[in-house]
Amino acid sequence: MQTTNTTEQQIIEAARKIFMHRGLTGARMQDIADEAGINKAMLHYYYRSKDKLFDIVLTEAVDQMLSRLNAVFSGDLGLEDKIRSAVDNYISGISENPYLPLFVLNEINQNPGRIATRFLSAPNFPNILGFAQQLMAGMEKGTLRRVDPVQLMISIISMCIFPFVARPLLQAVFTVDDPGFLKFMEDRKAFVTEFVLSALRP
Amino acid sequence: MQTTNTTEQQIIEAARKIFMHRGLTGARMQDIADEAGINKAMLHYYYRSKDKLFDIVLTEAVDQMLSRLNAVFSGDLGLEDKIRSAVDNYISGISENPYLPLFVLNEINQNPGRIATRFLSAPNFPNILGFAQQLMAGMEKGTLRRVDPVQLMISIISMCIFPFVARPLLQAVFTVDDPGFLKFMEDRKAFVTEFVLSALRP
DNA sequence: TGTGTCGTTAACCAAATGGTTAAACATTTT
DNA sequence: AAAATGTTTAACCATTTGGTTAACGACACA
Repeated sequence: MQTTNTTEQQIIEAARKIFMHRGLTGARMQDIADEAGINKAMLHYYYRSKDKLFDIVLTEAVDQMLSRLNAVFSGDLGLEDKIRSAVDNYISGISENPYLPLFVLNEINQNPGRIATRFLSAPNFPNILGFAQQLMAGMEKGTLRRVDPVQLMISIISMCIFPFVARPLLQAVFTVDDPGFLKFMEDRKAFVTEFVLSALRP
Repeated sequence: MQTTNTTEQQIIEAARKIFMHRGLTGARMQDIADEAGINKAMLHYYYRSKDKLFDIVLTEAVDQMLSRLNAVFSGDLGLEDKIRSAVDNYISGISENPYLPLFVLNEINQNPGRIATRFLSAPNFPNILGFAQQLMAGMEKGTLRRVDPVQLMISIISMCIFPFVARPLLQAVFTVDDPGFLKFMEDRKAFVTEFVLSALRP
């Protein structure tokens, strides 16, 4: 995400932008070169092939996605604060990069094999258990309704990410314009938090 | 969705399959012809261009998506039963066609303008208001916690659809295999229903 | 100053791809 | 049965696209 202007990085930035918007098959090497303001041959000089370049962008994006996901469920806060800050951070984070989720989801579905490799790099899914145990504890004590922790986690993630992924469809169905959508997502932070906490009350 | 074997329909079926899996830019006319077991020229004979053929498939898919969405919130049931059957039907429906949501979401994001046209056909989003009013009534009476109806509706949709869209990622993160995922979605029907109803208790 | 390395470009290439055509084949019409 | 109409195919075409190449220029360093 740095903005140094060495050619190498200009290329990655351009590739990120083009691939994110158009996907692997939709992106043209020439578009990336144009976006970076350089000759097409440079792309191959630095990154051999379209696939190699794409791999870099996708890996980076998956990591970003996973680390965000990870951030949601880690930390030392109590459950309530943790959920509150998780939802808040997640929605804010994606707002800054709204194409990221659909890009990752789509490309991974297109080639699920690719994800296997990605998991070897970076310490990805550690704190999930922590959150689960925190939940279990509350449920034992009786302060929380009994729910499947995985179902809950996926529900929280769903409620945060899905609206971004379905944005044009939702805006059309509920006749919302762009500013309206942003406000909607801002309001959504509080809604999801209260919704989840309320659903967890025994 | 019929299985008549006129060439015209064989083509549509093949196109549906290929476009759904690979998207507009990823799909090759030759692949569609092969899938249909006919000569490539037939595609153009019946449907002029790739774009025209794609439009048909996408329109059909969007309609399917919207009518499903619509079915969720219509009907004469009481709120609790409505939510229960909605979640149930939605998850079952998508299970039969798991690629549909990501396909629609992705292609609409790729070309949001396209959706405008789609909305002219078919009576799409009528009963949304009905559900909203049903909610408002309950909130007035005090039998339901006060929530924004749109936020709620989108949350229900999110929880039903998102897991399918993010399937490979979720299976990797939570280390779930294919049968495990199907069981997960089956269990999810009850989870989401109870989760929502629980969240709505005042 | 000359030589070698690295970065950059224009021109080029082969394969892939959407689309066309002309002729063969089948079916219906008269 | 022959003419007309509709369906199907192999061969072809123009363009696009990922990738290569050969030459040029800049900078270091001997």
